[in-house]
Amino acid sequence: MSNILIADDHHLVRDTIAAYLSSVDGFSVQTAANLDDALTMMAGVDAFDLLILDYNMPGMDGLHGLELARKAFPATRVALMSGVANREVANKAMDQGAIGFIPKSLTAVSLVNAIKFVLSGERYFPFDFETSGNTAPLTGAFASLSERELETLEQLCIGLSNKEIARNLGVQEVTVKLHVKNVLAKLDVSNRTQAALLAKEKHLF
Amino acid sequence: MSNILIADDHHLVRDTIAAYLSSVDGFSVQTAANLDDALTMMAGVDAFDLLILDYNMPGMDGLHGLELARKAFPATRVALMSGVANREVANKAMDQGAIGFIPKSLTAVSLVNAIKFVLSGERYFPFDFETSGNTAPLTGAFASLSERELETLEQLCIGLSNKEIARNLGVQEVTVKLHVKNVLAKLDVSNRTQAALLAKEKHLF
DNA sequence: TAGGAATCTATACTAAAGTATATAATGGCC
DNA sequence: GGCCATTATATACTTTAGTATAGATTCCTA
Repeated sequence: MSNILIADDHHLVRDTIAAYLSSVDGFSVQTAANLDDALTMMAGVDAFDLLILDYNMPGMDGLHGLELARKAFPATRVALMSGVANREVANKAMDQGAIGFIPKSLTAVSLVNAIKFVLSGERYFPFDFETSGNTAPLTGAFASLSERELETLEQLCIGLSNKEIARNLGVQEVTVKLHVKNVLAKLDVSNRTQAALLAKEKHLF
Repeated sequence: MSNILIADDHHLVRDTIAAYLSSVDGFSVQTAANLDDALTMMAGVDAFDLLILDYNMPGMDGLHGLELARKAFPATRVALMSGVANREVANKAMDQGAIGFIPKSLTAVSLVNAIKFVLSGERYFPFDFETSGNTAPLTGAFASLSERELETLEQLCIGLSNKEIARNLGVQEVTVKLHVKNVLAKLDVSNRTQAALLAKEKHLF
């Protein structure tokens, strides 16, 4: 029997999910309405195998709530659930040790599959998350880059020098410097390292 | 009972994987040594629930083999398996309709979990694929960094200049240059951008 | 056809990054 | 006490990065 604790401030959401999961063989489900309640329940007599935290919930404070839960109960698997979080948040959650990220766009069946997968010790991340929830606001900056500027940025993301980039693109070093300068201006960053980190963060290359 | 067909040209690999999977309750496993044999077997009397194709195998021709298999048997789930393919290839495979991508770096237990996940109708993709393959040998390099060098690297990962880092750490710019030089040497990279990208790739900060 | 953009190159410069060597204080270790 | 790693600073230098301005080409579009 797997003990699961679902924390979500929306009554309807947590009740319906809990009811559905309870109908699955081998799942025992409890719920909490905020992070504090969840942590209190975790500290109680029940040993939970999985804690599912809603990203937008009182006490969460973005990913800080995840960090709190992780530190308070390092041995318990914690998954983040959200209907609005973008890929950046989801990735950071995984980096911070979340065992899984559950978009609310999942079907009920897929949710159960994901939970079973996680309970078997694997880490779950929806592979097509990037395509579904596009990062509209920031893609704009990258969209303004020209063909050549994008190619230059790609080389920056490998940490190459202007000289090396010039060789790879078959142009003079001055030209590369021009492209780099334009890239920095368009992305509103102050040096090549920041440009590379930003592009990587947005998973462009 | 789930019927699985494993196609891999390495005798040892396919035999050991097949043997291990056969020991799992509910799995029936057959093997093939190349794409042609696999497709022939698919066309036979057995109905397979899952076809696992090795990326480097006679007849595969990169992702063309996957396309062939998908077109020949649209109803059968096809997963790609590889020990060398990079993330780009893996993503393209998923785009072409593969139900999963299986890196050979998976543990046997994780492989079974992944297969069960896939057989339940989900798509499997190792979320930490980019980093999972080469973490071990390089963690050592980071371990050799001193306290101050680590702090310096952390600042590099935000894209700060030496001057800014000096201010943040409360030291002179020359000192920062010293630390940066040592970091570059210890990580065996040639500039600060590469150092930042490497650290980020290993999820250090 | 005129204008705009994207591309490439050139010259020239300032600022920052990276290397090298030397000196010095601290604290742990044998 | 002597050894060693770490941290810190100074001076001096070369290389790379980044900015600025100007001129030229191509291609596409109003």
